[in-house]
Amino acid sequence: MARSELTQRIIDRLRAIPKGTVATYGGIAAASGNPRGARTVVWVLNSASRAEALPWHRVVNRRGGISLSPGRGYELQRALLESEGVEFDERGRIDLDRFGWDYLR
DNA sequence: AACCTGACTTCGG
DNA sequence: TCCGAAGCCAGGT
Repeated sequence: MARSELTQRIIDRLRAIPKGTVATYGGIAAASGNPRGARTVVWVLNSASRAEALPWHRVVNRRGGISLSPGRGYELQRALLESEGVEFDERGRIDLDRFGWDYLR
């Protein structure tokens, strides 16, 4: 299966997210060339996170929250992030100013 | 080619 | 800040 240019770039960006930091779906998409490709990032995570050994747990939504619902990955993702030092507030959200990786700089 | 699926995002109320 | 509607994207059917 030939991967689109956007898909390949997204994979490269995902691999570059440093341990202990998080990136947003839209941020990864923007840094990969298409600011509106957030949903493509989701697609990539669902179709190649295992085969490409991607750090899928380091991707959160724009509000710094985990998008996976409880019972379908939320607990695991949160545990993995906390084990890397990422902190969650009482509302279950991450302060992107502290842990968000600014891959654009 | 039309239609559907997602771990999304922005906008308006 | 919360909610729904609408927009967007690649790949699969």
